[in-house]
Amino acid sequence: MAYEKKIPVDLDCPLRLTMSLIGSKWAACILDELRSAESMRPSEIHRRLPEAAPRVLDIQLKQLVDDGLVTKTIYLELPPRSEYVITPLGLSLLPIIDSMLEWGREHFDIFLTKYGKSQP
Amino acid sequence: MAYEKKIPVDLDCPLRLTMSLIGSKWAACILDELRSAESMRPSEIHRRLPEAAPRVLDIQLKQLVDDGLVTKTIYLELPPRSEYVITPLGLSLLPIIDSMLEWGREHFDIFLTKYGKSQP
DNA sequence: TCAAGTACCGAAAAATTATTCGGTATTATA
DNA sequence: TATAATACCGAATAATTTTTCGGTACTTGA
Repeated sequence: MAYEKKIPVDLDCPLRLTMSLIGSKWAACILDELRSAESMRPSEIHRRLPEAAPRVLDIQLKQLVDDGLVTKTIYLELPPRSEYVITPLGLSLLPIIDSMLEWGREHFDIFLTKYGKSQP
Repeated sequence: MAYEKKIPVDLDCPLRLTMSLIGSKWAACILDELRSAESMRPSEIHRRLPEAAPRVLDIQLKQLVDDGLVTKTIYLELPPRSEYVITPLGLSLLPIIDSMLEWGREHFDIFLTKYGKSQP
């Protein structure tokens, strides 16, 4: 019960409703990755997003499934296998994610000079 | 120092860069409100977003100014007066905010049945 | 004089999110 | 017989965000 959304989605404002679905640190990134294949196994998602703690990806994936943006299929095999696929509802968010990607790429330099660290 | 961004913006990924600017609870809402007038006084912003704690709006506004999405003009008058105006950079985010608004309105009903409380 | 409005700010608490760590269980490979 | 890979999960901790509370300071209107 520790990792369930306290306020599942914000129904008071359409903007915050959308935000509460894709506004977490990795949700939009996961959706962005999922589109690059028919389906994706969790280990692959972990590989593609190495900066995220594996645990948080598990939690976010569960959230995405709960919200209906992604489906999960568990194959009763050994070794275990499961696959995630983006749903039509999740697909309908991709234009938003695309525009955020584009905006970020376009304005990257502003924030690099503004906030970029001098010595890495 | 308590209310400064620890990780100011996320420069590793364009998606999370954009997110770190408009992904907080009220930032996108403030930008959305600011466009409905030439300029806006803080008291008006507070009136328009009564669900937000006044303090958090102050903090978010400061953040938006720091990030260059909004300008603040202080008039040395009594009683004090200041005004916020959205910058061209902030304006360039409005298409994203619009698409999130539209998505939220369009899919509101799904989440109302899914997560809406039975008795208010 | 008292109350309300204007625009802030700091400190602390509460709430939420993210991360780390360790653990389960099975198979395949060295 | 180890070791790694697969896919998870719980608990505790850390980090961050949001909220609450109280305070400053001045003016206007009742």
